[in-house]
Amino acid sequence: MYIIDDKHYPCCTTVTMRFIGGKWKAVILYYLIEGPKRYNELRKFMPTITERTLSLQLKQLEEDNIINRKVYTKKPPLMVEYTLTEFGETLIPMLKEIARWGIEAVEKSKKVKEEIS
Amino acid sequence: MYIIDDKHYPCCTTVTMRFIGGKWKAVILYYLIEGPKRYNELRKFMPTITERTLSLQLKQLEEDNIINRKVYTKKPPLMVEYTLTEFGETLIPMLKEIARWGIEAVEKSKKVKEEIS
DNA sequence: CGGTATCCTGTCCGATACTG
DNA sequence: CAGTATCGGACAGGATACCG
Repeated sequence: MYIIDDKHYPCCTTVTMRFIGGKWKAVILYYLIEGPKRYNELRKFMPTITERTLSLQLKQLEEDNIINRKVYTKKPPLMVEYTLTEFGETLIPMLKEIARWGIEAVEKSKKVKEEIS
Repeated sequence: MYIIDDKHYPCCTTVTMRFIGGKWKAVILYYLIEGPKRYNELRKFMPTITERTLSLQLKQLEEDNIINRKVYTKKPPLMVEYTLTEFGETLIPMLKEIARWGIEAVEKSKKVKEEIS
C-alpha cells in the first residue's frame, strides 16, 4: 500500500496509472519527448482528440507537475508552449517502452494476418 | 496511424493503452509476472478490486490473448490458474518500467514532504 | 472456490458553439 | 491561436446478492 497526498494506492503500478492513465495522457507525453510543442501542433499529431479533451488533459498534467505551460504573448493571437518538466522527463524511459510495445503489437498482428491470408 | 483488427489507432502509444489501460489491467499483469496466480490470490493482492471487475478484466485479458485461464477441477470447489501467455510475456519489460516509475514517484513525494515539514 | 446477475454511479470524453 | 462553456452519451467500475 502506497500513499501520495493522502490518496491510497494498492500497488506501485496504480500510482503510475494515476498519472499517465486514460485515453490520451501517454500519447500527449510521447509527443512532448522530442521537445516543446504548441497547442495546435499537438492537435495535428492527434487529429481525433477534441479541443476540450486536449485542454483538460494538459491542465491535469500541468497540475501533476509533469508538464510546463509557457505563454509567450500578452494579446491574441496567443503563443503557448508545453514542455516536460524535470519530473516529467523521468517518465521518458517508460513512455518509450510503451511506444515500443505498441509497435511490436502492430507488427505481430500483421504477421498473424499474413499467415491467415 | 495504425490498424489492428480494423480498429484505428492514432499512435503506437494508443495501441498499448488499448491493451493495458484502465484502472486494473496493468496491476493484474504485474502480479502475474512472478508466476501463475489463482483467482483468490489475485484478490488478496488487490483488496480494493471488486469480484465483478476482476472477473471482467481477466476475461478481457484472456480475449486479447495476454493471459491464459486453466481450470484444474471439474466440480466445485474450483481451482483456476491464470498465466501470462507468450504474447503477454512480451509486456514484462514495460510492466517493470511502469512499476519502477511508480516507486520512484512515491519516493519523490516523500522527499518533498520531508522538505516541507 | 470462482465466479454471475442486477443495479447503479461516476467519469471520461465527444460534439458543438463561442471568446479574449 | 488557444482555449472555455454547455450538454449529453457511453462505459468503466462499485455494491450487493446469488450460484454451480
